[in-house]
Amino acid sequence: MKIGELASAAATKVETVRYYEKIGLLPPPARTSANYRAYGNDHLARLSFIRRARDLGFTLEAVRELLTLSDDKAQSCDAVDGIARVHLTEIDRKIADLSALRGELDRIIGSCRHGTVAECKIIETLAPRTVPTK
Amino acid sequence: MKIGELASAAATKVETVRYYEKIGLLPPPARTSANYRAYGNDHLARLSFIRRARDLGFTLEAVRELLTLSDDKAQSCDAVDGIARVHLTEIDRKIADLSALRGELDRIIGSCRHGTVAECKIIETLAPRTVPTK
DNA sequence: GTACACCCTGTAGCAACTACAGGGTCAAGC
DNA sequence: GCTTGACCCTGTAGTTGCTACAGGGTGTAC
Repeated sequence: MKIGELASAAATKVETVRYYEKIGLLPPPARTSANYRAYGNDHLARLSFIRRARDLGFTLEAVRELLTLSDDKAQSCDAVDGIARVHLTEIDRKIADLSALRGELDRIIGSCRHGTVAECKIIETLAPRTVPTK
Repeated sequence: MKIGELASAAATKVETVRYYEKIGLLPPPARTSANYRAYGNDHLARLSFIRRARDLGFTLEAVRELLTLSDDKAQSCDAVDGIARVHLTEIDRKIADLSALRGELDRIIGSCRHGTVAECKIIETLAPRTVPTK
């Protein structure tokens, strides 16, 4: 499999595949006589794994850990569970932050009276106490 | 006001202030004889505006627009309202995405039987169909 | 034989900072 | 009067996760 085929099979871009190889997430494949990368099904599996984990929002560092863990089949999967749980609490925090933000932004927008900028409540809210200088 | 005072007054870091100046968000202040930046209250107001908008998740580009708009006091504030509304829908989309993700991750974690990695449902879910190669 | 799609390496760019390195300045304390 | 330490300066490189060139080589179809 050439890099373009691998990339499209895993719904990634060619550059991304090369990038994963560069940072050591994907092992360097064999090369053809023309120096083209030649991939096998194991590469496709690993790349798919990476993409799926990335889609779930895991960082590349977390993916690296998951890959290392998944290579040791005899080990307990509690470490895997741990990484996933940490990630879940991070997502929860992000959702909470965004929801708070959303509430505030909604309130600000609701206060807009569509007058001039001078009396704009949005601008006012952003600059709580403008000192008359300048 | 020296840069350190300005920064702490606006709850930013010194480097961030210099960065904002470099990208043209904050006007270059006067300098002392020792070449130290000397800020006034107008700078503090502007920096506070930037920080508050950033805290609300506006991009620096959006902040730049808001600042330009806020400088023209006679103009209608509909443009300001528009920027805020676009930002609100972006936040809504992010919240929706994260919630979907959260649900899936929660489901995956729930399937963990705490056995070995070989039978780990989390790893399995990440690598849907591993072809036996390698 | 030539057009075109694909491959190669290496580097620079994106957002929004952050963190140095390698200096200069200034006030206080001994 | 001199040293210590906190602050300031510029400029550059690092962070994350890619993406987009530039400037080449290869392979195949017409």
